[in-house]
Amino acid sequence: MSRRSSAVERLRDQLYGELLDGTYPSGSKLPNEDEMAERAGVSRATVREAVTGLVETGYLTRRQGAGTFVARNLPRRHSLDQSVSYLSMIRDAGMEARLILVDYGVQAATESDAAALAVAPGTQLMSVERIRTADGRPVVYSIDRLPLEYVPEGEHDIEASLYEVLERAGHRVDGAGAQLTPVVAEGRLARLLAVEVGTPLLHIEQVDLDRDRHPVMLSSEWHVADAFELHVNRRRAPERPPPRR
Amino acid sequence: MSRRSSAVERLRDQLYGELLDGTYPSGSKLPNEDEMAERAGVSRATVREAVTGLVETGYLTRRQGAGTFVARNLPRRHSLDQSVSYLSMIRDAGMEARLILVDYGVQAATESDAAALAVAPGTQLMSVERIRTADGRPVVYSIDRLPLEYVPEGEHDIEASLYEVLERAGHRVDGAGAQLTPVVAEGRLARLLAVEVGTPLLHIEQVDLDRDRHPVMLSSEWHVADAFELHVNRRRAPERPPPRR
DNA sequence: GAGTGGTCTAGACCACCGT
DNA sequence: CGGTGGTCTAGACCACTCC
Repeated sequence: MSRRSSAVERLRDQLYGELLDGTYPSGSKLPNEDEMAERAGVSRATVREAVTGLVETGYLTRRQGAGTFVARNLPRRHSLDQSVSYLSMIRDAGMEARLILVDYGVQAATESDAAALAVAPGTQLMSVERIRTADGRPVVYSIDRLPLEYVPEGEHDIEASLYEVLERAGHRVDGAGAQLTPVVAEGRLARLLAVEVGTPLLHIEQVDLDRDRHPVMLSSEWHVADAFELHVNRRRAPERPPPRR
Repeated sequence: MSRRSSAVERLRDQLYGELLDGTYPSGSKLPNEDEMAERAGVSRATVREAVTGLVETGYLTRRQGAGTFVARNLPRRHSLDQSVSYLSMIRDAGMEARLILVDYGVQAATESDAAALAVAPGTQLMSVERIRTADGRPVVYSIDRLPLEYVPEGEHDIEASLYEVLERAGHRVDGAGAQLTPVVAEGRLARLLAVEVGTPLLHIEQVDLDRDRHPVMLSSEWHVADAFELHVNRRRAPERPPPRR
Protein backbone atom coordinates (compact mmCIF):
# COMPACT_ATOMS: atom_id res chain seq x y z
CA MET A 1 0.00 0.00 0.00
CA SER A 2 1.12 3.53 -0.55
CA ARG A 3 1.14 6.17 2.10
CA ARG A 4 -2.05 7.03 3.97
CA SER A 5 -3.56 10.27 2.70
CA SER A 6 -3.77 13.29 4.94
CA ALA A 7 -6.90 15.11 6.04
CA VAL A 8 -5.88 18.02 3.82
CA GLU A 9 -5.55 15.75 0.79
CA ARG A 10 -8.83 14.03 1.45
CA LEU A 11 -10.66 17.33 1.77
CA ARG A 12 -8.96 18.81 -1.29
CA ASP A 13 -9.80 15.77 -3.37
CA GLN A 14 -13.37 15.84 -2.14
CA LEU A 15 -13.78 19.52 -3.06
CA TYR A 16 -12.08 18.88 -6.40
CA GLY A 17 -14.56 16.10 -7.11
CA GLU A 18 -17.45 18.40 -6.23
CA LEU A 19 -16.14 20.99 -8.67
CA LEU A 20 -16.04 18.43 -11.46
CA ASP A 21 -19.36 16.76 -10.75
CA GLY A 22 -21.33 20.00 -10.66
CA THR A 23 -22.11 20.16 -6.94
CA TYR A 24 -20.46 23.58 -7.03
CA PRO A 25 -20.90 25.06 -10.51
CA SER A 26 -18.59 27.68 -11.98
CA GLY A 27 -18.99 31.01 -10.19
CA SER A 28 -20.91 29.61 -7.23
CA LYS A 29 -20.12 30.28 -3.61
CA LEU A 30 -18.80 27.60 -1.30
CA PRO A 31 -19.83 27.26 2.35
CA ASN A 32 -17.73 29.40 4.64
CA GLU A 33 -14.59 27.98 6.19
CA ASP A 34 -16.03 27.37 9.64
CA GLU A 35 -18.90 25.40 8.15
CA MET A 36 -16.63 23.34 5.90
CA ALA A 37 -14.46 22.60 8.92
CA GLU A 38 -17.42 21.44 10.98
CA ARG A 39 -18.85 19.33 8.15
CA ALA A 40 -15.52 17.64 7.48
CA GLY A 41 -14.73 17.27 11.17
CA VAL A 42 -11.43 19.11 10.91
CA SER A 43 -10.05 22.43 12.06
CA ARG A 44 -10.34 25.59 10.06
CA ALA A 45 -6.57 25.58 9.41
CA THR A 46 -6.95 22.26 7.63
CA VAL A 47 -9.78 23.61 5.50
CA ARG A 48 -7.71 26.63 4.61
CA GLU A 49 -4.80 24.49 3.49
CA ALA A 50 -7.01 22.35 1.28
CA VAL A 51 -8.70 25.40 -0.24
CA THR A 52 -5.37 27.17 -0.73
CA GLY A 53 -4.19 24.29 -2.89
CA LEU A 54 -7.18 24.69 -5.17
CA VAL A 55 -6.82 28.47 -5.24
CA GLU A 56 -3.18 28.23 -6.31
CA THR A 57 -3.97 25.89 -9.15
CA GLY A 58 -6.73 28.23 -10.29
CA TYR A 59 -9.87 26.26 -9.43
CA LEU A 60 -11.14 28.48 -6.62
CA THR A 61 -10.88 32.17 -5.78
CA ARG A 62 -11.19 33.81 -2.37
CA ARG A 63 -12.52 37.27 -1.66
CA GLN A 64 -11.92 38.54 1.83
CA GLY A 65 -15.16 39.48 3.51
CA ALA A 66 -17.25 37.89 0.77
CA GLY A 67 -16.50 34.19 0.51
CA THR A 68 -14.83 31.44 -1.48
CA PHE A 69 -16.01 30.92 -5.05
CA VAL A 70 -15.53 28.49 -7.90
CA ALA A 71 -13.37 30.13 -10.59
CA ARG A 72 -15.06 31.03 -13.86
CA ASN A 73 -12.37 29.84 -16.25
CA LEU A 74 -11.08 26.60 -14.90
CA PRO A 75 -7.42 26.02 -15.79
CA ARG A 76 -6.26 23.44 -18.31
CA ARG A 77 -4.99 20.37 -16.60
CA HIS A 78 -2.57 19.16 -19.26
CA SER A 79 -0.56 22.26 -19.99
CA LEU A 80 3.15 22.76 -20.50
CA ASP A 81 3.61 24.26 -17.04
CA GLN A 82 1.66 21.61 -15.16
CA SER A 83 2.75 18.38 -16.74
CA VAL A 84 5.91 16.81 -18.04
CA SER A 85 4.22 14.06 -20.03
CA TYR A 86 3.32 14.59 -23.68
CA LEU A 87 1.58 11.26 -23.86
CA SER A 88 -0.97 12.48 -21.33
CA MET A 89 -1.39 15.74 -23.23
CA ILE A 90 -2.08 13.85 -26.44
CA ARG A 91 -4.56 11.57 -24.70
CA ASP A 92 -6.18 14.60 -23.07
CA ALA A 93 -6.79 15.96 -26.55
CA GLY A 94 -8.74 12.80 -27.27
CA MET A 95 -6.20 11.06 -29.47
CA GLU A 96 -4.41 7.76 -29.30
CA ALA A 97 -0.81 8.25 -28.16
CA ARG A 98 2.09 5.94 -29.05
CA LEU A 99 5.83 5.97 -28.58
CA ILE A 100 8.18 4.70 -31.31
CA LEU A 101 11.85 3.97 -30.66
CA VAL A 102 14.03 5.40 -33.42
CA ASP A 103 17.48 4.74 -32.00
CA TYR A 104 19.39 4.44 -28.77
CA GLY A 105 22.95 4.03 -27.58
CA VAL A 106 25.61 5.02 -25.11
CA GLN A 107 27.84 8.03 -25.58
CA ALA A 108 30.27 10.12 -23.55
CA ALA A 109 28.94 13.37 -22.14
CA THR A 110 30.08 16.49 -23.99
CA GLU A 111 31.27 19.50 -22.04
CA SER A 112 27.88 21.18 -22.22
CA ASP A 113 25.90 18.02 -21.44
CA ALA A 114 28.14 17.35 -18.46
CA ALA A 115 27.68 20.88 -17.18
CA ALA A 116 23.91 20.73 -17.57
CA LEU A 117 23.70 17.34 -15.82
CA ALA A 118 26.26 18.22 -13.14
CA VAL A 119 28.43 15.19 -13.96
CA ALA A 120 32.05 14.85 -15.08
CA PRO A 121 32.74 15.32 -18.81
CA GLY A 122 33.04 11.94 -20.46
CA THR A 123 30.48 10.31 -18.15
CA GLN A 124 28.59 7.60 -20.00
CA LEU A 125 25.15 8.77 -21.08
CA MET A 126 22.25 6.78 -22.42
CA SER A 127 20.79 8.49 -25.46
CA VAL A 128 17.31 7.69 -26.74
CA GLU A 129 15.68 8.97 -29.91
CA ARG A 130 11.93 8.51 -30.10
CA ILE A 131 8.83 9.71 -31.87
CA ARG A 132 5.44 10.21 -30.25
CA THR A 133 2.40 9.79 -32.45
CA ALA A 134 -1.17 11.03 -32.07
CA ASP A 135 -3.69 8.83 -33.89
CA GLY A 136 -0.74 7.37 -35.79
CA ARG A 137 0.64 10.70 -36.96
CA PRO A 138 4.14 11.81 -35.77
CA VAL A 139 3.84 14.85 -33.53
CA VAL A 140 7.00 14.96 -31.38
CA TYR A 141 10.55 13.85 -32.12
CA SER A 142 12.88 13.80 -29.13
CA ILE A 143 16.44 12.98 -28.13
CA ASP A 144 16.84 12.30 -24.41
CA ARG A 145 20.16 11.92 -22.62
CA LEU A 146 20.63 10.67 -19.07
CA PRO A 147 23.47 9.14 -17.05
CA LEU A 148 23.75 5.45 -17.83
CA GLU A 149 23.87 4.62 -14.13
CA TYR A 150 20.25 5.78 -13.80
CA VAL A 151 19.13 3.07 -16.24
CA PRO A 152 18.84 -0.41 -14.71
CA GLU A 153 20.32 -3.31 -16.71
CA GLY A 154 17.89 -4.85 -19.12
CA GLU A 155 15.94 -1.64 -19.64
CA HIS A 156 18.16 -0.29 -22.39
CA ASP A 157 15.56 -0.76 -25.07
CA ILE A 158 13.20 1.90 -23.89
CA GLU A 159 9.66 1.40 -25.10
CA ALA A 160 7.98 2.92 -22.09
CA SER A 161 8.25 6.23 -20.31
CA LEU A 162 11.74 7.32 -19.32
CA TYR A 163 10.10 9.05 -16.38
CA GLU A 164 9.05 5.66 -15.07
CA VAL A 165 12.55 4.28 -15.54
CA LEU A 166 13.98 7.23 -13.64
CA GLU A 167 11.41 6.89 -10.89
CA ARG A 168 12.27 3.23 -10.36
CA ALA A 169 15.93 4.24 -10.15
CA GLY A 170 15.06 6.71 -7.38
CA HIS A 171 15.26 9.83 -9.54
CA ARG A 172 11.65 10.88 -9.88
CA VAL A 173 11.28 13.85 -12.20
CA ASP A 174 9.41 16.58 -10.39
CA GLY A 175 9.87 19.58 -12.65
CA ALA A 176 11.83 20.97 -15.56
CA GLY A 177 13.21 24.09 -17.12
CA ALA A 178 12.32 24.43 -20.79
CA GLN A 179 13.57 26.78 -23.48
CA LEU A 180 11.20 27.38 -26.42
CA THR A 181 12.30 28.29 -29.93
CA PRO A 182 10.39 28.21 -33.22
CA VAL A 183 12.30 26.55 -36.07
CA VAL A 184 11.52 25.19 -39.55
CA ALA A 185 11.73 21.52 -40.50
CA GLU A 186 14.48 20.35 -42.80
CA GLY A 187 16.33 17.20 -43.83
CA ARG A 188 16.13 14.24 -41.49
CA LEU A 189 13.83 16.07 -39.06
CA ALA A 190 11.26 16.71 -41.79
CA ARG A 191 11.43 13.06 -42.86
CA LEU A 192 11.06 11.71 -39.32
CA LEU A 193 8.06 13.89 -38.58
CA ALA A 194 6.62 13.35 -42.07
CA VAL A 195 6.23 17.03 -42.82
CA GLU A 196 7.41 19.17 -45.71
CA VAL A 197 10.69 21.06 -45.52
CA GLY A 198 9.92 24.57 -44.27
CA THR A 199 7.07 23.51 -41.97
CA PRO A 200 7.17 25.47 -38.70
CA LEU A 201 8.12 23.41 -35.62
CA LEU A 202 8.44 24.22 -31.95
CA HIS A 203 11.83 23.27 -30.57
CA ILE A 204 12.12 22.67 -26.83
CA GLU A 205 15.42 22.27 -24.99
CA GLN A 206 14.69 20.93 -21.56
CA VAL A 207 16.45 20.00 -18.33
CA ASP A 208 14.43 17.63 -16.15
CA LEU A 209 14.88 18.08 -12.41
CA ASP A 210 14.16 15.94 -9.38
CA ARG A 211 12.42 17.26 -6.29
CA ASP A 212 15.68 18.79 -5.09
CA ARG A 213 15.98 20.48 -8.48
CA HIS A 214 18.98 18.33 -9.30
CA PRO A 215 19.23 17.70 -13.09
CA VAL A 216 18.53 14.10 -14.10
CA MET A 217 17.86 14.19 -17.86
CA LEU A 218 18.29 16.43 -20.91
CA SER A 219 15.73 16.52 -23.68
CA SER A 220 15.77 18.05 -27.12
CA GLU A 221 12.33 17.98 -28.71
CA TRP A 222 10.68 19.10 -31.92
CA HIS A 223 6.90 19.50 -31.99
CA VAL A 224 4.65 19.62 -35.05
CA ALA A 225 2.64 22.84 -34.91
CA ASP A 226 -0.96 21.85 -35.45
CA ALA A 227 -0.91 18.36 -33.99
CA PHE A 228 -2.13 19.22 -30.52
CA GLU A 229 -2.35 22.48 -28.63
CA LEU A 230 0.48 23.52 -26.38
CA HIS A 231 -1.01 25.54 -23.58
CA VAL A 232 0.66 27.48 -20.77
CA ASN A 233 -1.06 28.71 -17.62
CA ARG A 234 0.65 31.95 -16.74
CA ARG A 235 0.61 33.49 -13.31
CA ARG A 236 1.55 36.96 -12.25
CA ALA A 237 4.80 36.82 -10.34
CA PRO A 238 4.58 37.85 -6.71
CA GLU A 239 6.07 41.25 -5.97
CA ARG A 240 9.69 40.86 -4.97
CA PRO A 241 11.94 43.11 -2.98
CA PRO A 242 14.80 44.65 -4.94
CA PRO A 243 18.02 42.61 -4.66
CA ARG A 244 20.44 43.91 -2.07
CA ARG A 245 23.65 45.55 -3.22
CA MET B 1 0.91 54.05 1.30
CA SER B 2 -0.03 50.57 0.37
CA ARG B 3 -0.96 47.85 2.79
CA ARG B 4 1.27 46.90 5.67
CA SER B 5 3.18 43.70 4.99
CA SER B 6 2.50 40.57 6.99
CA ALA B 7 4.96 38.64 9.14
CA VAL B 8 4.94 35.87 6.54
CA GLU B 9 5.82 38.30 3.75
CA ARG B 10 8.56 39.96 5.74
CA LEU B 11 10.13 36.62 6.59
CA ARG B 12 9.82 35.32 3.04
CA ASP B 13 11.39 38.47 1.64
CA GLN B 14 14.18 38.29 4.19
CA LEU B 15 14.94 34.67 3.30
CA TYR B 16 14.75 35.49 -0.39
CA GLY B 17 17.27 38.28 0.08
CA GLU B 18 19.57 35.92 1.94
CA LEU B 19 19.37 33.45 -0.96
CA LEU B 20 20.39 36.15 -3.42
CA ASP B 21 23.13 37.75 -1.36
CA GLY B 22 24.94 34.50 -0.65
CA THR B 23 24.14 34.14 3.05
CA TYR B 24 22.72 30.75 2.14
CA PRO B 25 24.53 29.44 -0.95
CA SER B 26 23.05 26.94 -3.37
CA GLY B 27 22.72 23.51 -1.75
CA SER B 28 23.29 24.72 1.79
CA LYS B 29 21.11 23.86 4.77
CA LEU B 30 18.95 26.42 6.48
CA PRO B 31 18.44 26.55 10.25
CA ASN B 32 15.61 24.30 11.40
CA GLU B 33 12.10 25.67 11.62
CA ASP B 34 12.05 26.08 15.39
CA GLU B 35 15.24 28.08 15.27
CA MET B 36 14.04 30.29 12.42
CA ALA B 37 10.85 30.90 14.37
CA GLU B 38 12.72 31.90 17.49
CA ARG B 39 15.13 34.17 15.60
CA ALA B 40 12.33 35.92 13.75
CA GLY B 41 10.14 36.09 16.83
CA VAL B 42 7.23 34.32 15.18
CA SER B 43 5.53 30.94 15.50
CA ARG B 44 6.65 27.90 13.60
CA ALA B 45 3.44 28.00 11.52
CA THR B 46 4.45 31.41 10.23
CA VAL B 47 7.92 30.14 9.32
CA ARG B 48 6.39 27.21 7.52
CA GLU B 49 4.15 29.44 5.46
CA ALA B 50 7.05 31.68 4.43
CA VAL B 51 9.23 28.69 3.55
CA THR B 52 6.38 27.01 1.67
CA GLY B 53 6.15 30.02 -0.61
CA LEU B 54 9.81 29.70 -1.54
CA VAL B 55 9.53 25.93 -1.96
CA GLU B 56 6.62 26.30 -4.36
CA THR B 57 8.47 28.76 -6.53
CA GLY B 58 11.49 26.45 -6.58
CA TYR B 59 14.02 28.33 -4.44
CA LEU B 60 14.07 25.92 -1.48
CA THR B 61 13.52 22.20 -1.02
CA ARG B 62 12.46 20.38 2.12
CA ARG B 63 13.42 16.86 3.12
CA GLN B 64 11.48 15.40 5.99
CA GLY B 65 13.80 14.32 8.75
CA ALA B 66 16.79 16.04 7.16
CA GLY B 67 16.18 19.75 6.84
CA THR B 68 15.43 22.65 4.52
CA PHE B 69 17.94 23.35 1.76
CA VAL B 70 18.62 25.95 -0.89
CA ALA B 71 17.74 24.49 -4.31
CA ARG B 72 20.62 23.71 -6.63
CA ASN B 73 19.11 25.03 -9.84
CA LEU B 74 17.35 28.24 -8.95
CA PRO B 75 14.35 28.92 -11.18
CA ARG B 76 14.33 31.67 -13.79
CA ARG B 77 12.45 34.65 -12.53
CA HIS B 78 11.25 36.03 -15.84
CA SER B 79 9.76 33.01 -17.48
CA LEU B 80 6.57 32.55 -19.46
CA ASP B 81 4.78 30.86 -16.59
CA GLN B 82 5.75 33.37 -13.92
CA SER B 83 5.36 36.72 -15.59
CA VAL B 84 2.98 38.42 -17.94
CA SER B 85 5.31 41.28 -18.88
CA TYR B 86 7.62 40.97 -21.88
CA LEU B 87 9.25 44.28 -21.13
CA SER B 88 10.57 42.88 -17.86
CA MET B 89 11.76 39.73 -19.65
CA ILE B 90 13.69 41.82 -22.16
CA ARG B 91 15.20 43.95 -19.41
CA ASP B 92 16.04 40.81 -17.47
CA ALA B 93 18.06 39.65 -20.47
CA GLY B 94 20.11 42.83 -20.13
CA MET B 95 18.63 44.74 -23.06
CA GLU B 96 16.87 48.05 -23.42
CA ALA B 97 13.13 47.54 -23.88
CA ARG B 98 10.80 49.92 -25.72
CA LEU B 99 7.19 49.90 -26.81
CA ILE B 100 6.14 51.34 -30.18
CA LEU B 101 2.51 52.06 -31.04
CA VAL B 102 1.65 50.85 -34.55
CA ASP B 103 -2.07 51.46 -34.63
CA TYR B 104 -5.15 51.56 -32.45
CA GLY B 105 -8.87 51.90 -32.79
CA VAL B 106 -12.30 50.79 -31.70
CA GLN B 107 -14.10 47.83 -33.22
CA ALA B 108 -17.09 45.64 -32.51
CA ALA B 109 -16.39 42.29 -30.86
CA THR B 110 -16.62 39.33 -33.21
CA GLU B 111 -18.46 36.19 -32.11
CA SER B 112 -15.26 34.50 -30.97
CA ASP B 113 -13.83 37.60 -29.25
CA ALA B 114 -17.11 38.09 -27.42
CA ALA B 115 -17.16 34.49 -26.28
CA ALA B 116 -13.55 34.63 -25.07
CA LEU B 117 -14.15 37.90 -23.20
CA ALA B 118 -17.56 36.87 -21.87
CA VAL B 119 -19.26 39.96 -23.32
CA ALA B 120 -22.12 40.39 -25.81
CA PRO B 121 -21.21 40.16 -29.50
CA GLY B 122 -20.83 43.66 -30.95
CA THR B 123 -19.50 45.11 -27.67
CA GLN B 124 -17.07 47.93 -28.41
CA LEU B 125 -13.48 46.80 -28.06
CA MET B 126 -10.32 48.85 -27.96
CA SER B 127 -7.70 47.32 -30.24
CA VAL B 128 -4.02 48.19 -29.93
CA GLU B 129 -1.22 47.07 -32.23
CA ARG B 130 2.27 47.52 -30.85
CA ILE B 131 5.86 46.39 -31.28
CA ARG B 132 8.30 45.76 -28.44
CA THR B 133 11.97 46.29 -29.18
CA ALA B 134 15.11 44.99 -27.47
CA ASP B 135 18.11 47.27 -27.97
CA GLY B 136 16.16 48.87 -30.80
CA ARG B 137 15.41 45.63 -32.64
CA PRO B 138 11.78 44.49 -33.04
CA VAL B 139 11.16 41.30 -31.06
CA VAL B 140 7.41 41.11 -30.40
CA TYR B 141 4.45 42.31 -32.46
CA SER B 142 1.10 42.19 -30.67
CA ILE B 143 -2.57 42.97 -31.16
CA ASP B 144 -4.47 43.41 -27.91
CA ARG B 145 -8.24 43.71 -27.61
CA LEU B 146 -10.15 44.73 -24.50
CA PRO B 147 -13.59 46.14 -23.72
CA LEU B 148 -13.59 49.91 -24.32
CA GLU B 149 -15.23 50.47 -20.96
CA TYR B 150 -12.06 49.29 -19.24
CA VAL B 151 -10.08 52.11 -20.85
CA PRO B 152 -10.52 55.49 -19.10
CA GLU B 153 -11.12 58.53 -21.31
CA GLY B 154 -7.94 60.22 -22.45
CA GLU B 155 -5.91 57.05 -22.31
CA HIS B 156 -6.77 55.85 -25.77
CA ASP B 157 -3.31 56.46 -27.14
CA ILE B 158 -1.56 53.71 -25.28
CA GLU B 159 2.15 54.27 -24.94
CA ALA B 160 2.49 52.55 -21.59
CA SER B 161 1.56 49.15 -20.29
CA LEU B 162 -1.99 48.02 -20.88
CA TYR B 163 -1.70 46.09 -17.64
CA GLU B 164 -1.32 49.39 -15.80
CA VAL B 165 -4.34 50.83 -17.58
CA LEU B 166 -6.37 47.78 -16.62
CA GLU B 167 -5.17 47.91 -13.05
CA ARG B 168 -6.23 51.53 -12.68
CA ALA B 169 -9.63 50.56 -14.05
CA GLY B 170 -9.94 47.92 -11.33
CA HIS B 171 -9.18 44.95 -13.56
CA ARG B 172 -5.71 43.88 -12.47
CA VAL B 173 -4.38 41.05 -14.61
CA ASP B 174 -3.37 38.19 -12.37
CA GLY B 175 -2.79 35.35 -14.79
CA ALA B 176 -3.39 34.16 -18.33
CA GLY B 177 -3.96 31.16 -20.51
CA ALA B 178 -1.65 31.03 -23.52
CA GLN B 179 -1.65 28.88 -26.64
CA LEU B 180 1.72 28.43 -28.36
CA THR B 181 2.19 27.77 -32.07
CA PRO B 182 5.26 28.01 -34.29
CA VAL B 183 4.67 29.89 -37.56
CA VAL B 184 6.78 31.46 -40.31
CA ALA B 185 6.91 35.17 -41.03
CA GLU B 186 5.32 36.53 -44.18
CA GLY B 187 4.03 39.77 -45.69
CA ARG B 188 3.19 42.56 -43.27
CA LEU B 189 4.33 40.55 -40.24
CA ALA B 190 7.80 40.08 -41.71
CA ARG B 191 8.02 43.79 -42.53
CA LEU B 192 6.88 44.91 -39.07
CA LEU B 193 9.36 42.63 -37.31
CA ALA B 194 12.09 43.42 -39.88
CA VAL B 195 12.81 39.75 -40.64
CA GLU B 196 12.93 37.82 -43.89
CA VAL B 197 9.90 35.95 -45.18
CA GLY B 198 10.15 32.37 -43.93
CA THR B 199 11.79 33.25 -40.61
CA PRO B 200 10.40 31.08 -37.80
CA LEU B 201 8.26 32.95 -35.25
CA LEU B 202 6.47 31.90 -32.09
CA HIS B 203 2.79 32.81 -32.15
CA ILE B 204 0.99 33.17 -28.82
CA GLU B 205 -2.78 33.50 -28.46
CA GLN B 206 -3.54 34.59 -24.96
CA VAL B 207 -6.47 35.35 -22.67
CA ASP B 208 -5.56 37.57 -19.73
CA LEU B 209 -7.49 36.89 -16.54
CA ASP B 210 -8.11 38.84 -13.34
CA ARG B 211 -7.77 37.32 -9.91
CA ASP B 212 -11.22 35.73 -10.23
CA ARG B 213 -10.07 34.27 -13.54
CA HIS B 214 -12.51 36.48 -15.39
CA PRO B 215 -11.20 37.35 -18.90
CA VAL B 216 -10.21 40.99 -19.33
CA MET B 217 -8.06 41.13 -22.47
CA LEU B 218 -7.16 39.10 -25.56
CA SER B 219 -3.67 39.15 -27.05
CA SER B 220 -2.27 37.85 -30.30
CA GLU B 221 1.50 37.98 -30.32
CA TRP B 222 4.34 37.04 -32.65
CA HIS B 223 7.81 36.61 -31.21
CA VAL B 224 11.11 36.65 -33.10
CA ALA B 225 12.95 33.42 -32.33
CA ASP B 226 16.44 34.42 -31.32
CA ALA B 227 15.73 37.79 -29.77
CA PHE B 228 15.46 36.68 -26.18
CA GLU B 229 14.95 33.32 -24.59
CA LEU B 230 11.45 32.14 -23.80
CA HIS B 231 11.68 29.93 -20.77
CA VAL B 232 9.03 27.84 -19.02
CA ASN B 233 9.34 26.41 -15.53
CA ARG B 234 7.47 23.13 -15.61
CA ARG B 235 6.15 21.38 -12.55
CA ARG B 236 4.85 17.89 -12.18
CA ALA B 237 1.12 18.01 -11.67
CA PRO B 238 -0.12 16.77 -8.31
CA GLU B 239 -1.78 13.39 -8.46
CA ARG B 240 -5.51 13.80 -8.90
CA PRO B 241 -8.33 11.46 -8.04
CA PRO B 242 -10.21 10.02 -11.01
CA PRO B 243 -13.31 12.06 -11.91
CA ARG B 244 -16.52 10.66 -10.49
CA ARG B 245 -18.99 9.05 -12.81
C1' DG C 1 17.90 7.93 19.46
C1' DA C 2 18.19 12.81 18.44
C1' DG C 3 16.91 16.00 15.08
C1' DT C 4 13.85 17.72 11.65
C1' DG C 5 10.03 18.39 8.79
C1' DG C 6 4.70 16.89 8.25
C1' DT C 7 0.19 17.27 10.07
C1' DC C 8 -3.37 18.97 12.87
C1' DT C 9 -5.95 21.35 16.60
C1' DA C 10 -8.27 25.23 19.18
C1' DG C 11 -8.56 29.62 19.66
C1' DA C 12 -7.79 34.60 19.04
C1' DC C 13 -8.01 38.91 16.75
C1' DC C 14 -7.89 41.73 12.44
C1' DA C 15 -9.49 43.49 7.74
C1' DC C 16 -12.76 43.72 4.46
C1' DC C 17 -17.45 43.08 2.16
C1' DG C 18 -22.05 43.86 1.71
C1' DT C 19 -26.62 45.08 3.61
C1' DC D 1 -23.48 45.79 11.59
C1' DG D 2 -22.89 40.56 10.91
C1' DG D 3 -20.46 37.44 8.01
C1' DT D 4 -16.33 36.02 5.93
C1' DG D 5 -11.64 35.40 4.83
C1' DG D 6 -6.57 36.83 6.53
C1' DT D 7 -3.14 36.31 9.95
C1' DC D 8 -0.98 34.43 13.80
C1' DT D 9 -0.03 31.81 18.13
C1' DA D 10 1.10 27.75 21.21
C1' DG D 11 1.28 23.34 21.51
C1' DA D 12 0.88 18.41 20.37
C1' DC D 13 2.06 14.22 18.09
C1' DC D 14 3.66 11.70 13.90
C1' DA D 15 7.06 10.17 10.16
C1' DC D 16 11.24 10.20 8.38
C1' DT D 17 16.54 10.75 8.11
C1' DC D 18 20.87 10.09 9.59
C1' DC D 19 24.40 8.86 12.77
